[in-house]
Amino acid sequence: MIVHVALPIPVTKAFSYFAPDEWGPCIRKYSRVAVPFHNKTLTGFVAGFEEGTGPGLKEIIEVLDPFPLLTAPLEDLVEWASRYYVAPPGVVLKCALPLTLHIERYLCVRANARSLGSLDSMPLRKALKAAGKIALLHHLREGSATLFDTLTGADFLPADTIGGDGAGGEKTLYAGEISGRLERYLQLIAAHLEKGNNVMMLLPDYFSAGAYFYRALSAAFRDRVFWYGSSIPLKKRMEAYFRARQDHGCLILGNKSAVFLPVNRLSCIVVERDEEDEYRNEEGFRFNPPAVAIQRAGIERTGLFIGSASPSIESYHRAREKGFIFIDSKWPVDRHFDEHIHEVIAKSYGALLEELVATANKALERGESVAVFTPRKDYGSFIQCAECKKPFLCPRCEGALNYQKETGRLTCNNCAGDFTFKEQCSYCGGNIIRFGQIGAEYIEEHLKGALPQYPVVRFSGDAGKKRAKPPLPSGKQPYVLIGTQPLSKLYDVHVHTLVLFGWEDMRRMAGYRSDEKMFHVLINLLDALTPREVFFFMDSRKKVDPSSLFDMEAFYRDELNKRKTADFPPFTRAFLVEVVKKTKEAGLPVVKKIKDALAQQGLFDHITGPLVQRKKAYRWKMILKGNDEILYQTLLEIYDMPGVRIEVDPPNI
DNA sequence: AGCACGCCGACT
DNA sequence: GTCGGCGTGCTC
Repeated sequence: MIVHVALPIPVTKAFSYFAPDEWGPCIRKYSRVAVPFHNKTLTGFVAGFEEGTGPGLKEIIEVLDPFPLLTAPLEDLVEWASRYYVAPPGVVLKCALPLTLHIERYLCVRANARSLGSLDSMPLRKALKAAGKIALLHHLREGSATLFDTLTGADFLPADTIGGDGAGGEKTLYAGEISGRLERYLQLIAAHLEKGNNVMMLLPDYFSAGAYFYRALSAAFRDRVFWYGSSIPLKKRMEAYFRARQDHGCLILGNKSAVFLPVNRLSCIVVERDEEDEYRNEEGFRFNPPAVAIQRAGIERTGLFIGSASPSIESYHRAREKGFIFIDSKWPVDRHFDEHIHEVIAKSYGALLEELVATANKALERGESVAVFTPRKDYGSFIQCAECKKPFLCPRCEGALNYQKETGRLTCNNCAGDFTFKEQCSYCGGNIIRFGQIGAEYIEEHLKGALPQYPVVRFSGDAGKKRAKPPLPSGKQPYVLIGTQPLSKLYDVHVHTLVLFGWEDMRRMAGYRSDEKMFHVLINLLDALTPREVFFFMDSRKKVDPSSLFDMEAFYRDELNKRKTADFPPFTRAFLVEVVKKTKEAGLPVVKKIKDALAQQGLFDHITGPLVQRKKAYRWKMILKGNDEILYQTLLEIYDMPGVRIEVDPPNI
């Protein structure tokens, strides 16, 4: 027989192989198979099969999963995701059926017929050899033998026998503060677990918000909470896998690939902070787990509960359009933040820093702690010689450089270049260096110098991913905490005064979503740190009125109106097409090919982005907008062109 | 994605 | 005269 195999490589077509006819019963849709490719072995997924022999086809080496691993609704979900995210099925399946999961290693045979007594409790691998693959499979199908896993001891159910009751469920969007969210999650999850159902919950990260929720949920549902994710050891992950698949009354937590887990008796999916960019899967298959979860809840007809202090525009829009129960706790209004907003406007960083010291000092003297948010984590960028005014540019690509004082490195945003910083201008030799943009490191240094009697702590999540908490002083001693966006996840940290420094710069950092991002950052900082007073420190030339962000209802309404008028998501889909080539000559034909392919479909007008040129690696960015039905075939064609990357729903354009 | 093949610069 | 850079193309 001929088997079509979807391989986990960025090529849209499937590859065909030959398999002996007697393997027929083992070959199921999306079974993992080992196949020769180039001169090595690759694991792919069965996409289809047919009778016959093809000339020159190589032979499949082995069928790794003789039983289906995906439930029918999950197959639909994978196919939806493959199309929606313009990714080959093999690439999606690699994420849904990780090759590191050696399920068979944890499976043993349970003999239900006396004649098979010799196989009882035998590891699956051994039993396959002892009884023969085809014979054992026959027993498994007849029920004279079953499988169980050694981690939970429960029966290993074939994927096509597991699933929810499809009873449907409420879809809820809850906009509320952390304590309200946690309370609702606890109630909701308890109700589902009591019925013997399983609940899946997505969290935006593992170490920060994830750890906070894991603690709270584990305390409430002892021994019933399991993490599934790449951050935990394989054996624990496997246990979560088997619990999800065959146990009941379990809460399965995860943040990315967990959305594709087969879950028996799944009755509700919970998504915390759906708007977080951290949900974006970076490696290989780029997808947004909350979006997939929403689709899954629809396909499997489970309940869906999205909770956030500031839901994404997409969720808000969807909730309104698709008849979600929408609960707005109106918490920013209840807390009367608008009575405690202070604007501090100045023409230079020097003046703002002086004001910052005074503001912090006032709070500290009263015994109150201060948090300073800034959008940049480094020491500074837009580096310039004070004498000759020449900027420090990346020697490789002439892009703008960022200076990290801690490591003494200059890094380039464009080409990811990394250089040693010298406090000397390469043109005139001057050694007075200015920074056009300052970040958390700079502010930390300045405050440490100006407020030596108080602890000043800097926290930017990526400094050490495993460190979920900043090293704050214990006891009642007031402190200053400086950081970037990870500050908004410190649900255990509370300050009296929140200062947003250089906050208005976020407006230029995220394209059409910049206002939304500012909104999310502000709202989540208020939610986590519960400040009593909020200061907006802004450059007088770039000041942004923050008051509109406190009226959430008005914010969503206005933002959606703007998006509708400008024809942006969620009203139109957006695709970012990037062409990266070493030389300009190599890139231009590809760009032309893309333009031609679009023009043929009458889609030329969808190119809205300018062509951006870089020195070392040449890079072209095109933003395509439109209905994916019209674009899809063209996008597939573009996908297979060398040096092209497509990103669906790009968050930063 | 990998990996092989192929064409231009600094070396014993 | 070769070694090795990466740029291009192919993989059932």
